[in-house]
Amino acid sequence: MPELPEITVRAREMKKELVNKTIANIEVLQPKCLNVPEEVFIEALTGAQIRDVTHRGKWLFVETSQGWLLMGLGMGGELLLVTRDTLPEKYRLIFDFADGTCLAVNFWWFGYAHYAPTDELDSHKMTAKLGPNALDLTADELRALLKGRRGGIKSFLLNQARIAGIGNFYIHDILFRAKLHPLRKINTLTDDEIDALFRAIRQGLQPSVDKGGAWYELNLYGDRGGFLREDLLIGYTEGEPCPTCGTPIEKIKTGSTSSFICPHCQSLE
DNA sequence: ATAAGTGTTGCGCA
DNA sequence: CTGCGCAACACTTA
Repeated sequence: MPELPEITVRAREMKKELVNKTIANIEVLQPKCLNVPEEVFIEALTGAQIRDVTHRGKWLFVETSQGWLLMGLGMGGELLLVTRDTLPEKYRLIFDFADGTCLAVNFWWFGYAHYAPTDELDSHKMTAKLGPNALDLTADELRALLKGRRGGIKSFLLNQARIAGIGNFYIHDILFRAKLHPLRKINTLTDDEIDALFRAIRQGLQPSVDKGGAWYELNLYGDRGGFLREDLLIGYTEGEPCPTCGTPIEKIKTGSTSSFICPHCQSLE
């Protein structure tokens, strides 16, 4: 599930470790995660030198001397910097580097490893339509994005084309901090509530970036993140008292995803 | 042991 | 534009 904090940290680690490495060999065990035929993918990136690693939302952008490697990890993906002697049990894709290290990529449910030529990044539809990173957004930009929208606030925040990086894990605490019910209609939000939402997005994501991502995800070195269950305010704490008012936290269905809310602090009116 | 639930995304449909 | 249900099919938990 990696969401923005995990991907931010992963991009940072990859930039530190992988820049200047040369891809000597590529092994694809799950061709269906590619956007081009396996032979094309291997041909395109073999011999490439890694120049930079950045991210937008939940997507990693690996810039190489021979084009872009774009990765979306889906739910629960892992990227591990290992050697052929320390490979994890399961992986879908391996990039062997000229120095003997390798990057093992594993997807739990659904992930993508896509290729785009250097000057054709815009042609990659899945990343071209991503909105601004949730943590790069300004309060004015958020106000502008919300203007004229009619839907529920939760589906807006989860829509990567509007704001990139928020998923169905950190969103529970973000909405709680903003005191907004997930199904609250955007056109009923007051200016104060939008300001509160802006602050809540930062407060909900930044601590996890600082702590290296969520505890259930492994970083590039195989270690768990330092953002722990107790760092969550109400997410995944069904039945426990709300830290503000003591009302038991409820788990409710909101469309096709679940939400954790304090029914008192986040009333729909 | 079987089954439901899950952090994602794009798509077609109403 | 919006929400909804589905499909991709791994792994944990009840």
